[in-house]
Amino acid sequence: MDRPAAPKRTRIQREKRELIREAALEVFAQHGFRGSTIDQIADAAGMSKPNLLYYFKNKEAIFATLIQRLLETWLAPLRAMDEAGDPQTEIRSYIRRKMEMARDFPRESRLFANEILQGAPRILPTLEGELKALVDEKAAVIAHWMRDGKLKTSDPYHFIFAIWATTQHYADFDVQVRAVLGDKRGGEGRFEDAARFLEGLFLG
Amino acid sequence: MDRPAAPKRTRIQREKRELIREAALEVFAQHGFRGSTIDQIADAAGMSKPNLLYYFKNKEAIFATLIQRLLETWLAPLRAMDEAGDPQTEIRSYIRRKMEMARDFPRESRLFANEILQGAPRILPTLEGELKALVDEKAAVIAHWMRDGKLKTSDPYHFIFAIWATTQHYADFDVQVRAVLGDKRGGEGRFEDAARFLEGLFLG
DNA sequence: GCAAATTTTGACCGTTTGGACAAACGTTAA
DNA sequence: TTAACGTTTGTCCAAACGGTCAAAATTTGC
Repeated sequence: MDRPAAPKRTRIQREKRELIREAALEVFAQHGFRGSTIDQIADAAGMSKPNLLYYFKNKEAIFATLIQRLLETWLAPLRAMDEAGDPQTEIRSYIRRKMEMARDFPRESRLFANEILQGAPRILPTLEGELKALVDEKAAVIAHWMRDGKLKTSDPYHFIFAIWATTQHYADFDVQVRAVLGDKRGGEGRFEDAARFLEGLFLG
Repeated sequence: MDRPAAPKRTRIQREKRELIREAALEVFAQHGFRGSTIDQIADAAGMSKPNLLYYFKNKEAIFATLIQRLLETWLAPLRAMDEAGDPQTEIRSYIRRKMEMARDFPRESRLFANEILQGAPRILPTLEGELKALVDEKAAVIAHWMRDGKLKTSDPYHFIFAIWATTQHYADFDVQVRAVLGDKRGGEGRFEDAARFLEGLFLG
């Protein structure tokens, strides 16, 4: 598992690369990979295109670092689910954490959704490897909890999928959610409302 | 509400326009609007680019007819939910229908997801108008059922969102679902498994 | 303060893209 | 048969795109 040694970077390189990642996240999340241009990202980062290309060798490279970082963040909540903990509490925490991510990192969620929608060309191996392994492990934990009667019995895989789908919906389909809820119910409280609803749905 | 009079079309025009729509659906669903090229669509439809542009005045126009048709199909299952029917049966049928759509029309689902992800630039008015009105109406029906004790009490809006999110997940995130389930559980039966799970989740 | 290293810029290039157009081809109906 | 109409094609264009490069400007280490 020897990955290429991380190149030494100057302070400016670290700062500018981070600045570019931030800008690229904004742009990629809205337009997808092919729909985004280097110029757009450079603009959003407040620098010229050649300058940006001094820090990343091409468009792919920018996208790659985003996706890589994304996957870590994304799987963290599921990793945190603890077999030794109280099942109800663990599930509730998991839902809460995912919901907070939908609220606080909607761009990351949309970037991920975009990638999957297009067939996950860049992360399919990770999905089949790391993600599958993690889900297999946690599905076993959930199945165990269900056998012990601590959780209502159902299919643990689809149980996990349902939590993913419902929580991420509030990030990915936010426009639609707000359009349907209108001004009153669609305000800032919508994430809290949703979290409460989902706890009832999955634990009630 | 006078929309522009539908132009008279020859038989060939009707056939070719349909052929183009079919090809465009395939391409747009995979790459999104900006990520798709007219050449790709023309190729997929087996004709030259100028020929395609004889039938649709530009890329936007192709996309527009797809989106328009999509919305009809999309809302049909929810419209079909009948206040006079048995609540459990109505909800079950709704989930089944949505699940069948995820299985049989995944391209339509992905096209829709793409559009929403990008902020729904072309259909926001429809979401705020027609869709909101329909959901308001059906949410009231569901709330009524809940008050009558025919359905477990919860927030009817988030209840509908949850059904949307979970069913469409199996179309939009199909790659991920298959990657995680693997060959055995991820075969053709996955839609049936999911449907059963969701019935339990929403009605059990 | 200065030389070396790093950062930024403007000008440029080949390719792809959306779209225009006129000419050619095919079909139909008087 | 032929004129009118519908369809298809090859060619072309301007803009946008991803990316290069050498030179200028700036920062850094001594």
